[in-house]
Amino acid sequence: MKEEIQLQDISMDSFFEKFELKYKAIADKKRLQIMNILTQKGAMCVCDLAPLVDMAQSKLSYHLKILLDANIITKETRGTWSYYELNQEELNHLLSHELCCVFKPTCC
Amino acid sequence: MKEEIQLQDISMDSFFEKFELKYKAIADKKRLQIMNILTQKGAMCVCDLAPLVDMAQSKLSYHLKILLDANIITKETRGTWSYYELNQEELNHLLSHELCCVFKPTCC
DNA sequence: TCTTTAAATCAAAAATATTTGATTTTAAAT
DNA sequence: ATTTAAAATCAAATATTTTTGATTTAAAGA
Repeated sequence: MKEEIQLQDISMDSFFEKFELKYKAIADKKRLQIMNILTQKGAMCVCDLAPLVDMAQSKLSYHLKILLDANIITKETRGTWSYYELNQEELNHLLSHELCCVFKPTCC
Repeated sequence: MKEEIQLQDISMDSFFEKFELKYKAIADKKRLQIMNILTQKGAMCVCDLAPLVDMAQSKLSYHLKILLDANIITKETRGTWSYYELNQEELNHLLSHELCCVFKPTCC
């Protein structure tokens, strides 16, 4: 743990910055909904996801980018499609066990 | 778990709303710093906290209110002083174990 | 090559959140 | 009663985030 999470003074600042980014990404109703759908359906492309979350394409792309930049989802491009998927590993590091359950198909 | 965390349709919406509020509270560098100081020092009043975080009183009150509304800290007023303290219980429900460690004096 | 479809990007508008400084409220001490 | 100190609240100014609609990029198929 210690090698990842620095506890002292100067390093704390960048530590807080990093988690600000990650929690900001999660701290949104629409993005939580996107995450929940990806939990249930696995990898999805933008065009299939858009109607499910009832969002315009550009808006959805915007929110996906925020989750991607925070490493909460991953992206794999095949042809003209981009497939987005939850990054379970990252979520386990961020969320409490009981919340990870909400974003984990096999659990609870 | 099921009685707390609803997984279906309509209920999901208010579930996401609730966690938007909580994660928004945490998703801020300054508020993470406040939380970290409260971890180390225990309960503190605003006037003692202000110089440590280098914030004007009204600004600090604003951020404390956000954390309080999200139930991440608690407040106890004694005389003219208000003492704020981390709500460890709530944090355990929100953050991963390794992150709870950062906000838990006895751990790691 | 031309057309079509998916998805990213962009700039402007709209909505939210934060900061600031002043004022108010409350309780304690003189 | 007055004064002082702590903390909350308020309104206006700033800053940041999100939405919107249009445009661009890139790949695939005709």
